[in-house]
Amino acid sequence: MSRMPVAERRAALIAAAERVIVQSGVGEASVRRIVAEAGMSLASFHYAFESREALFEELIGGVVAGEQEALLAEFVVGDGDLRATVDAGFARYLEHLRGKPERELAMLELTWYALRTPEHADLARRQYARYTALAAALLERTAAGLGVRWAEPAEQIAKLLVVFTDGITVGWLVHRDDEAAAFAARAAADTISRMAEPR
Amino acid sequence: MSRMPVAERRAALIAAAERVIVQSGVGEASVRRIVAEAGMSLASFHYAFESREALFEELIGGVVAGEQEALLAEFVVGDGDLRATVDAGFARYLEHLRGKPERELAMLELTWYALRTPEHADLARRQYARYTALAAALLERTAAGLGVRWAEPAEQIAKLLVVFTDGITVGWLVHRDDEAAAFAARAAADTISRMAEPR
DNA sequence: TCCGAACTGGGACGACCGTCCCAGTCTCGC
DNA sequence: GCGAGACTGGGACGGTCGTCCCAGTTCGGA
Repeated sequence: MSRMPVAERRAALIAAAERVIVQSGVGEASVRRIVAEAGMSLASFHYAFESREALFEELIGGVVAGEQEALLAEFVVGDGDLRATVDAGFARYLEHLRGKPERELAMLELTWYALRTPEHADLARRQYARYTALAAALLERTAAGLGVRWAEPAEQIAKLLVVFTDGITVGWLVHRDDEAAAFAARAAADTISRMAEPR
Repeated sequence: MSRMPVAERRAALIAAAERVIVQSGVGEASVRRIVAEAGMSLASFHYAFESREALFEELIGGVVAGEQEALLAEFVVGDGDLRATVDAGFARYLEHLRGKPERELAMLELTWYALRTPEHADLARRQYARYTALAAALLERTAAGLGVRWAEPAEQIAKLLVVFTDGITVGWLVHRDDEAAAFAARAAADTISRMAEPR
């Protein structure tokens, strides 16, 4: 492996680790497996990171940010009514999920991993705080675009949105049943859109 | 360790494995750790089970059955209206979750473990089919007790119930926010109870 | 009572793990 | 051009892993 500044190497290792986790799971993401994926030597790893844990810590934070960006770019406020807009949002997420199921599988796996490690438990919390913030931003944008306002605190509805999304994700990952997922998504959209009132 | 017929030993090992997984996660459930928990010697394990995988296969099926029974026993059809009954059902589940959070985390972890192992993927599906059947039974019983009927196929609503429950579980496990979980539970109960019509 | 089968504990195997060390190589500023 | 420091590759450490073997012990049926 040619020379490479530390920052770049760290990024490359994190990306490699992410690929390994998405493909084969957290349990398979050993240091050796990660450096093999990155095409580096074993020693390079501990030159860039103090420990395996240190990489995981950065990984969890960073990976969510990427996820966030990808999802945020896809969503647009439609021109129909609120119900149809939220419905379309869920449909778009389902499409994303169907396209990269291993990725969402890995995201949840990382959550379990973080929850199991006491010193990383707040990493999971931060991970979800990001999701919630993303959801809140989407809700705000949607409400503003359609001239309505939320009857409940936006943060609470945002958390609800995340909860619904998680449930739908878990369900689909297990059953791979598009129809059931769409049904759940419609029900969730119905519930959420009912929480707005005209401004 | 004294003598013990194979069947009994298998059961003891599965129980020990379950305790280890609940306490420390699937990743920590090595053969050595399990036999230590069971108070046996290492060789006894491979006398009772062909491999570690073989134990996990039995474990996943059995553990869900226990979970099922525990939850089923708790639920009762109240004498209020449907909305209140479903709400109370969720509240009861939340109580159960608050009481044994590691257990529900372990359930999700086991599902993910099964999903990651191609030859066990249908174990996860069967696990969730049981959940769905349990949910369907609860819904039927509730509807019968309150003199209403479901406007959608019971199976579909049952799946929705599982989806909501999963989402709420994940959310609470991450945030440990009782209020947010209760809010989500109320929203879910609202959605589901809206799917019934008088008979 | 004794014999064969069921069952036990201890130890060993090769493989993989995370981490570390160190001699060498390259690159940059002077 | 050269020295110092950034960076590399290979190999080694102690530890845990799943699995297996085997010499013993214990028990039920003859």
